[in-house]
Amino acid sequence: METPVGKTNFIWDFIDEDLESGRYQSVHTRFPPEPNGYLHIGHCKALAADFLTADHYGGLCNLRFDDTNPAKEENEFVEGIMEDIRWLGFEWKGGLFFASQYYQACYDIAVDWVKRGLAYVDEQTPEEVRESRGTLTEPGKNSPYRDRPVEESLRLFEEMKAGKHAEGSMILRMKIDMASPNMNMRDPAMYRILFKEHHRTGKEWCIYPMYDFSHPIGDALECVTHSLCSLEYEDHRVLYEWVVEHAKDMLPGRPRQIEFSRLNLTRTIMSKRYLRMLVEKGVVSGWDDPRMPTLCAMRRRGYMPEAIRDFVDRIGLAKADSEVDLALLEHCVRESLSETAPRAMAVLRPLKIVLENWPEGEQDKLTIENHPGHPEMGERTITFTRELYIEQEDFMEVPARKYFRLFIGGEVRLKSAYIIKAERCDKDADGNVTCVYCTVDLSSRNGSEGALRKVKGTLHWVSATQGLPMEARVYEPLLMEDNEEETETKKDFLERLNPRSLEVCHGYMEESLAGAKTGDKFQFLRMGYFCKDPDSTEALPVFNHIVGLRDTFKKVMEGSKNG
RNA sequence: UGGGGUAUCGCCAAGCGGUAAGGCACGGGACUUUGACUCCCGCAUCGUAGGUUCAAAUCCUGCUACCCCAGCCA
Repeated sequence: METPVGKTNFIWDFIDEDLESGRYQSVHTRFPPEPNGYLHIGHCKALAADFLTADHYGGLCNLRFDDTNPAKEENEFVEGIMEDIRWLGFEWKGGLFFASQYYQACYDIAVDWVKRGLAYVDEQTPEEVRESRGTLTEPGKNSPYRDRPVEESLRLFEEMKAGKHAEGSMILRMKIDMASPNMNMRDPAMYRILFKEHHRTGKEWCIYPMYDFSHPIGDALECVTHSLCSLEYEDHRVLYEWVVEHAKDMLPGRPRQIEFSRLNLTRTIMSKRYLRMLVEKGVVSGWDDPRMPTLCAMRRRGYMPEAIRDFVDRIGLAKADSEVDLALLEHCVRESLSETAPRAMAVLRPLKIVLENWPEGEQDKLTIENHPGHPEMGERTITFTRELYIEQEDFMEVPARKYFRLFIGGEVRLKSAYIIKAERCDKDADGNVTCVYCTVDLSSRNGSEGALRKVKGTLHWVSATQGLPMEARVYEPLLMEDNEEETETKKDFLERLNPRSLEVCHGYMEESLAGAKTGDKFQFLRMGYFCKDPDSTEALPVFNHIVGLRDTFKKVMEGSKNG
């Protein structure tokens, strides 16, 4: 468990004050997702805020599904969300709850309010409600039903519950202040009629409470002390307090809402609405498509929960709107992978090499350590043969400036093997190199005296005869192309998706990888980190790209092009 | 003069009157059987204009910019 020793945040400052002043004796939080989609990386900030705050104070955190809108919610999502939270390593020690458990409690409070004149049934049409709400700068107007007799509202509300009225024909509203400068206080809706089957309560109810009414009640019923939420609820806070205050006789707790800024990542879509669109339009294979910013996708791609936790820990918790650089997330993933992932050789975009002075059919078994920094991770043997594959980008017929790799007349070391020199190459009609003929320095075998001399480049390789075919799926870690203009339409959104977000490479891997298991992670030298995917429909091993290495080579190449 | 918020390095973010932490990114160097990793070094006077003070990013005043709110969504 992370112990944010020496690290604090403004929320904990508030809580410290609350504890000192005696407003609360202990701390209880809750994580309240709506089960209308899978969790994405953005949710991790709230997850950490809720669960780690409880831990920090020795308190508990509840998991409560905010399922008050049966039109959008499904059981699939509640299962998925729980799996993702467990995977991240958080435990809802405070218990598992559903807002739908409180439907009766909410109803009882609503009836009480009607009786006390704090709520009324409004029969205006949705359009009339909107019009009478006023605008940001003009006050709203009272509904003609606002001062109807209590008995009438009570009767109508009971009839609503009994299913005697059509959807949209009436709602129950709080009676607060239609002239409030805060739009949320202009008689907010408490209940609407919805003849939808709820994923948990079925057809038991046909009226459903609104967030502003149900959420504070859920918090208070669970004796949550600190209800942490994102900035957009800031001006709902007075309403939250109004609800708690006016229902206090029926509620055991007095929660306090505190807001913080949500997580945005550069070039990453965080809106469930858009993510859902990608899934429904078949742009991606599902919520766990490795290109998605969802937790299940990151899990499948090979991200580790510790890396994500580390990331969330580093971004901090504050109130300023922010957009965190994706590079930080990738750094965290890379950092934990570099310690634990064994190194391995695989060639993603193969180019054949023939060693003309290596005897046909002769094999040399070479020993390679699994991790240069961790000898305890052991070693393995790899077969060296006359024909090999190297990466296409590791050969240039004519070298660019500062090119450290193979070119005609140049020497290069093959990792843990021999030093070779390129003599000539074959090209196809389009001028693409198809095969490079080389000579080996037979005296340069790894570990021998002759291997000690310096050569400027070292390349990874796979035996053409002993290596195994594999498929590497190289995912761009992002879903959006950079775009200066803020295009906001849905079609524009789909067009802005990175078209090169997925490249399927048919390559070769060293023979020792034959035993790799689903979820195993490796650093393919110079190519980045990869994870064995469960999906192997073609009987070919599939490796998902997790994250690339920092690649200063690209900058060198760009620099040499430009001058 | 609608209300509610936020402004500290390219991106996050500490700081809470005593003279600007840290991370990512970036630049330079060392090392290197993969231009990675690792290791050194460098990198801000705090949105703006005034004021208070011996002393202000921190207090006060006025500006400016950006975000959120007009769902019978959450």
